[in-house]
Amino acid sequence: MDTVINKVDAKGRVSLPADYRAIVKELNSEIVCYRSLSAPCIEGCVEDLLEKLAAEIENSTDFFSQTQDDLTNLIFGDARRFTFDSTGRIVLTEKLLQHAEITDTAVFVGKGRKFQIWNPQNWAKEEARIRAEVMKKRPVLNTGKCGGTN
Amino acid sequence: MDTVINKVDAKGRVSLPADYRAIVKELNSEIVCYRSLSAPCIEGCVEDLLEKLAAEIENSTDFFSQTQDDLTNLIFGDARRFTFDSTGRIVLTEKLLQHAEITDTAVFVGKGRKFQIWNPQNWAKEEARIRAEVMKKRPVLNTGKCGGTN
DNA sequence: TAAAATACCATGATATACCATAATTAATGT
DNA sequence: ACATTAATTATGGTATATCATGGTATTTTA
Repeated sequence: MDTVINKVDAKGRVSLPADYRAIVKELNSEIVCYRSLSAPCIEGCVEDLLEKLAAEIENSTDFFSQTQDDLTNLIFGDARRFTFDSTGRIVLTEKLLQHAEITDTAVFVGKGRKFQIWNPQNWAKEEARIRAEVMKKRPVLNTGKCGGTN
Repeated sequence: MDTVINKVDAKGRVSLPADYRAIVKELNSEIVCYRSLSAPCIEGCVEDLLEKLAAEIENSTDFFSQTQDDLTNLIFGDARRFTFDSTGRIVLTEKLLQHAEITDTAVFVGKGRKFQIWNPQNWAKEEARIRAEVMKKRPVLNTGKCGGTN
């Protein structure tokens, strides 16, 4: 999954990248989106992944624990299923768009089993930050034979 | 899933969100509501879940404890079935509305297998509280696959 | 029989599904 | 390797269906 940039129209409609659609179709599941907890972006995944997470929460905490209550509220309260129409678009809600500061353009970033949707400028900054972070943590690579320029 | 905000009229009528109705219809079951034990809100679920809930209470608290009896009594004493009319509305009782401090607007908050109905302002505060709380406890979450920092 | 609760009807708003065109990517042949 | 064609994908616009909500009629019950 690479990063693709798509337009968002006045109604919040965006084309879900074809690659993503293919996966969703194959699993014949549905997309779920929610506000990321860690960044100003929308996060999405396939529905069953969310259910697994819920199951994990239920198993890892006491049924009546405050934490479990909080987590289920946060996750299921925020998340929503998004079905795409015959042309492959979903309509993002105002809440999600605001959280990600998206107006007319959005960047889809693959993240393994999930993906994120960013405001292009914010993503550019974030990507730069990540690059810097990686370089700092792995100075070894710069001298080695493997990841170099050649 | 999701949070939707609906109006409550003078008679206590509220539209049960369409998604919820779809589920109830599919399971051809009915909605049960009761005063939440942990927060100033109304809690609801599909009828058969309430029985499972009772079982979970028995498992998660000491079998001989008074607490368990109290919990089951509280919930079952309070719970009531709510059928929705042809337009998809239920009428909430005065008791429930007062407990949740709801007058003319209500927020439905998805909670996985259950849902909650809140006074909008109270929910806003609660959501803020939860987000803050979760951020504090973040390390625990990072082991999961969906919703972590990454 | 009066009051309350419930079921039904009608309308406006909103969101969804569909169609048509533009742009991009992939494929083909020269 | 390039140009041309074909196929897929993205986007703008419009029609349709669904949903929420105010109001009214009918049933229940006290």
